[in-house]
Amino acid sequence: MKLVEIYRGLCDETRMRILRLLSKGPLCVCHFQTVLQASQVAISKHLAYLRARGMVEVARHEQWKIYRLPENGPAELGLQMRCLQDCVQSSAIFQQDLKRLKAIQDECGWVEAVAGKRGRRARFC
Amino acid sequence: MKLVEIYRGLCDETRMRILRLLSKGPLCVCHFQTVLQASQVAISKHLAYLRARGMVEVARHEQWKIYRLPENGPAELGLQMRCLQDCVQSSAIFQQDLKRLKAIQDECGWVEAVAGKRGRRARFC
DNA sequence: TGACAATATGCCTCATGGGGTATATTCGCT
DNA sequence: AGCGAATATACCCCATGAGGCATATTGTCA
Repeated sequence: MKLVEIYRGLCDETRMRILRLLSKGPLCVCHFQTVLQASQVAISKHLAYLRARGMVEVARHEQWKIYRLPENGPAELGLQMRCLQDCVQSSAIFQQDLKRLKAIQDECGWVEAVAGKRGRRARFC
Repeated sequence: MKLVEIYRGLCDETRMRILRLLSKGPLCVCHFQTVLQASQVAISKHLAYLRARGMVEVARHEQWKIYRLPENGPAELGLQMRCLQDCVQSSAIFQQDLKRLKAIQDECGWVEAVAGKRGRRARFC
């Protein structure tokens, strides 16, 4: 993966937010739809873009596709992800993303507790 | 300056090389032409792009325009420039850029010594 | 003043990519 | 087998930007 490709991955705000969220941990497509408030198509295309360039990996888990940063990605990607985190600490939009993510993850825990493993959950938890 | 703008500045290889060279110190347009082996127009346009977004500053010095990173740029730009440096240490193309830069700077010193301040130099030294 | 050097810009063409709508695919459940 | 949910993709339109050629601008020097 060339460095300039990493920057191209980061030079769209939606992708930047996706990558930033992923560096906190794996997520499924529906997480992004809710947190970023973007259409399914938009999210899916951005993930396809990143996937085609090796900037994210995908795995199926039950009915969802789970995306994450590559396990053994190049060093530059790790450096850039850390730098991204440093840069967005004070950014309002990213704070809000984290807040929304936490909200749906809490909700997940609640549904899990009530419905148990057999219940149908709204999303991957 | 928004973070995503910084990434857009970096997502072209020529601009990435320009910014990387500038984080070593100020340079004039003709330096870039020689070091990056790109056309005058291409260099000039990339510099205009960066200038319009506050990622470089320009000043006249004798017959040349000297470009540099902004004196009091935002913290994110500084962080990104440091990360860029970390990422390109091992990159062949950047090594070569540095080698070419050193070569013309040495040549500068030589011309300076022979021609003195009154002589016409090939470029800003 | 006139020529030249250094740099910038206008116009053109082409490629990339972002978003939308519609549709395909894949999986789980009944 | 058939339906619905989650996700992907094809096709469209439009904006951005990269590079080339020609030309403009600005400063220097004879």
